[in-house]
Amino acid sequence: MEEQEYILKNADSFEPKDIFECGQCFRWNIQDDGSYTGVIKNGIINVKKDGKNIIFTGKCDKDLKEIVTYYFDLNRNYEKIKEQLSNIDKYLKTSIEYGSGIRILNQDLWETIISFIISANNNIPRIKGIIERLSKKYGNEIEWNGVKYYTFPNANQLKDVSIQDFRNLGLGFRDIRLYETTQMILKRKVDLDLLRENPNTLEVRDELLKLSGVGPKVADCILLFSDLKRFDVFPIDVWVRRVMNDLYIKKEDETKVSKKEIEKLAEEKFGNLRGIAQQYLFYWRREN
DNA sequence: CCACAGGACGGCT
DNA sequence: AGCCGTCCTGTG
Repeated sequence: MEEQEYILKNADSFEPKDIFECGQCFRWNIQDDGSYTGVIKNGIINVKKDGKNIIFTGKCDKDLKEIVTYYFDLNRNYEKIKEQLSNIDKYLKTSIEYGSGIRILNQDLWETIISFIISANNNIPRIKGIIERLSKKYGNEIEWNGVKYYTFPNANQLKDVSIQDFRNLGLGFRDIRLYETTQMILKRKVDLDLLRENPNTLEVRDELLKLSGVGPKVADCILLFSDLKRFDVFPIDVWVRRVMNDLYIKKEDETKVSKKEIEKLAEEKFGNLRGIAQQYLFYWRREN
């Protein structure tokens, strides 16, 4: 564990607020100076934007530059992606201008699965609170600049946690889902390493759906926001349903719009980049 | 006190 | 296959 710094110069498509507050992650918190601090695997990282430069500082057990290059997907050309998507229609163009600093993260698969099971029927402040308590109780403590941080507990660290223990953390009815999914992954009923190797998104999705607490929306979020990194998915929650109805479908009652209809439209319009398109539309609609 | 917000799941048609 | 009530907690 050592103190490190890495400066990304003249960064395109990198705005900490857009990245951390577009709903894809739960462990980043804004600091007094406007920077964000979060936990990536066993490292504590701070991200500060200084003009066109991004300053990463952190305390981690591997090379900081490698960690953030992977996590923030820095080798992907978002300028090109945004140009491609902006050409589709004026609505997408507007939403991309609004969230132009978004990057889709490569988050740890296990952490993403558990986090999005917790997200079901839940709001972001509460999700963050639950994950914080879970990490504090079962993760590893790391101190940095006088502040204590906690790594996200791995499956082994949750092995002996009971349904009641989960309930006591404030998980509500999600307690049993967390318990069952942890046991299933430990027993390799679903093998996370095999998922990463499988290029067939629909097959991986079917595997994820076997996990307790993972339905269609959560599965798509896991595929998009984890290191599975699939863009050919389209997570549909109430906000996406709202924005897709307002812009394209225009029914009087948005709750009457079927998932199938939205999925078909998204695939036709946005193609294999529909996951990224979804994120710009979602963020734009939520914040406006 | 009640209404509402947020997805998975199981029972029903 | 699609519809709908229930699950829990925080907010207004």
